[in-house]
Amino acid sequence: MATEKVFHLGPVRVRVNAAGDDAAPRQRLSRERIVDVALAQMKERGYEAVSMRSIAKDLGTGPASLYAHVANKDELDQLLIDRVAGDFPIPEPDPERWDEQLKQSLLDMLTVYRAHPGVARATLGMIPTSPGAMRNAEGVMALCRAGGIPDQLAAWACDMFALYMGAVAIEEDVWRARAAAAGEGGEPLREEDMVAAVHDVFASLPADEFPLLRSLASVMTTGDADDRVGFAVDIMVEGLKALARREA
Amino acid sequence: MATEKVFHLGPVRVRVNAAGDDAAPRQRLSRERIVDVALAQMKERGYEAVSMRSIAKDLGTGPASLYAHVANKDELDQLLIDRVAGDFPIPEPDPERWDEQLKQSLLDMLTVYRAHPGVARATLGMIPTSPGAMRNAEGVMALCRAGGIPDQLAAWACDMFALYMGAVAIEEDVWRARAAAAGEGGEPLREEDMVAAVHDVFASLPADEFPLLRSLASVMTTGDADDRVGFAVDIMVEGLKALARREA
DNA sequence: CGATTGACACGAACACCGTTCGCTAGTAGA
DNA sequence: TCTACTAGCGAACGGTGTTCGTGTCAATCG
Repeated sequence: MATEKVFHLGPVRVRVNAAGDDAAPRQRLSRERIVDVALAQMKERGYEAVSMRSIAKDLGTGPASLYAHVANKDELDQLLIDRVAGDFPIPEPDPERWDEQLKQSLLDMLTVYRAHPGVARATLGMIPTSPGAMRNAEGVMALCRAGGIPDQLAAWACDMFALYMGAVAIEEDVWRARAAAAGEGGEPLREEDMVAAVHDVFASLPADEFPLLRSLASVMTTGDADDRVGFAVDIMVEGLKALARREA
Repeated sequence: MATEKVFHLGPVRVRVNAAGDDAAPRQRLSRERIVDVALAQMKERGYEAVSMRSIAKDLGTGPASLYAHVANKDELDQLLIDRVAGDFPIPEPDPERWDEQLKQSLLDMLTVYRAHPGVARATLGMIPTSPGAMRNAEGVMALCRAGGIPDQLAAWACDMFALYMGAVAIEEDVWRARAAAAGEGGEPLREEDMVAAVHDVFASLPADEFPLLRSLASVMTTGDADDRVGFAVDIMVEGLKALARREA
């Protein structure tokens, strides 16, 4: 981008070097830079707060400029997922402890999503065909094979795992955004306040209609996100093993 | 809403009954009607295509009128979920077959979501505190108790089930919307075409990096949505039983 | 060297979104 | 009758993703 101004004096065109303002050379746009900025913004403000305009603003340009590098917002979503999925760790399968490795692998997925708040939201309805996601799937299939899980079960489990872990991450992201929004204008909402509020909902249910939920209000609200995810991961892996035994 | 026109003649105000056009009494707005229209539009065009404006248009008014009945779009989402969750069937627990009942209950959830395309999307980040969802949770807890599942495990399983089944429904909704959008301007995209395309992705992966996925391309793409959901439901219930046995 | 072409950059504008504000009309209660 | 409240709703606000048309620059060709 030249920093020149063009003046028309009748049939004469005059170029004047307008070096007075913003003389520093403007850094060229690229997909990399767009993805960098999008990820940084999502980390800070969540998925919904990131728009083509907000990204362009941080890059010192207008939203239309982004379209020279990404076809549309969907493609940007895909690029974000690709970037993040590249961070999923892939363990070397050990047949003696493949199931523990698998559990850890699923938890690691969530850890990576947590390190990139907002990005999980972009996985909705997206076939995980990015290199990183494919590498992860290959790793899960390898772990299952090391554990003697039939291929078809392993394939379907791959699907389930990706969907569930993505859903957990999405839900956490949405909750974080809601807590931040609710806290605006005052103290940010704390997790224990939200848990207490949910507990009150359960405890206030009519006993004739909801005898279990009402009497189990504390049980329903016991356990943090890690407890629940750890439990769900246990269920999925133990369930997979049970189904494999059933088929053998 | 009176069908009158007011004319100002200097200091004089004249009311004229404008019965000539649209003389039929206008039906009063209500939450019920707003929810009805929103559900109908979502069924036809998907979640993203339904806005306050589109709903208002079908009701023969402007978007601002809706705010006399619903606080905002979030509240409308909540009302939609409430409406749909009311349809979840609640079985009478039979200790001899509680697990089959539980599986069927989960599948029934998906069936209800499928009858209301788009609505699952509104469950994202929503505490399922609507009467319908609470009734469903009570039903799940009752089934688990009939099966001797420890309360804490049952409570966490409730969470997991709701999240996973909602995620499946959302993903199906998103896919349906994508297929419809991709088919615009020509033949709608058929499922087998999409499966073939995904198969090609797997089959085209580099063999050195993705030996399993590449050789198992057919396995990865075998099975329709019901196969995969049935499998996942099996995993979750069998996994829950395995964890309960482990704790006993 | 000048002309042409392709890629990048980007302002203006389009069509849409959720929501608020201010005003009018109708109804119920004092 | 007057007052207060509720419902209805147009205009406008501040935002979204995207397209169109124009200008600039660099590379290539004649």
